[in-house]
Amino acid sequence: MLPPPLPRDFYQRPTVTVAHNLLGHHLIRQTHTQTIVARIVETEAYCGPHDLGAHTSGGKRTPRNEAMYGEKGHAYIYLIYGMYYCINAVAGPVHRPQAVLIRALDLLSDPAQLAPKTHDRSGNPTPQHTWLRGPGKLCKTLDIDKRFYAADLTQPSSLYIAQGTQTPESEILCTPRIGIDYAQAWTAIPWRFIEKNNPAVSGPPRLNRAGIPLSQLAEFPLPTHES
DNA sequence: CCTACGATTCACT
DNA sequence: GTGAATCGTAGGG
Repeated sequence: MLPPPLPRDFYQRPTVTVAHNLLGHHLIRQTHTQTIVARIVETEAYCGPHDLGAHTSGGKRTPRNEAMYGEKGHAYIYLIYGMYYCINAVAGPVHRPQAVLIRALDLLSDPAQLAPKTHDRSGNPTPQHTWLRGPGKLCKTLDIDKRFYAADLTQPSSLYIAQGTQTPESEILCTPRIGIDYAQAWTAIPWRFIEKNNPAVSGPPRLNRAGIPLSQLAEFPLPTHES
């Protein structure tokens, strides 16, 4: 018996709220032979069209980002650097093209199902906490690609998000988002959310240690207008 | 048609 | 810290 999916209205709230409230819930990937369950431990909010870091900044609408203009709770998946897929949950107020990037997972189900046969330089197997660490790696490891473009994550299926135990706010840190150095004033906004002291979280340790408590997030004013 | 580049990862200095 | 891998997509001619 698997946990129920998070309902549609979970996603129909401010995207920043959805991003940190997703921490602790479960991404579930099922194939005909196995069910993989992993806790969401790192997310980022992308709040177009104002947010210059978002693929929908400026209201840009193309075949690639079309899913973000659709119903909340569906998957927005894109290919990055020609070799990795990333998965988002579409979120936010109606008619706002926004989404939450899922950046890292902490495996709950049997590790034997996923154990990679890769080894490091010294011949040691790669540690389990790295298998789902990073947005590109988690999709690679879980075999998530464009097949799931715009898939409904609120329906039990081969890919969905289920209710877990939401991470307590006291265990959440906020940092700037990774990989958007071009986003000008939006680069510094702490819309990346991580579980404190969880080795499954990606990103430079220095950045993670510099994270601020979720309680301080409101103190960050947003960029008003592009100068 | 052609070109530039990215919400990344990993090997290497 | 630096650079390469690798290709769909967007945007311009």
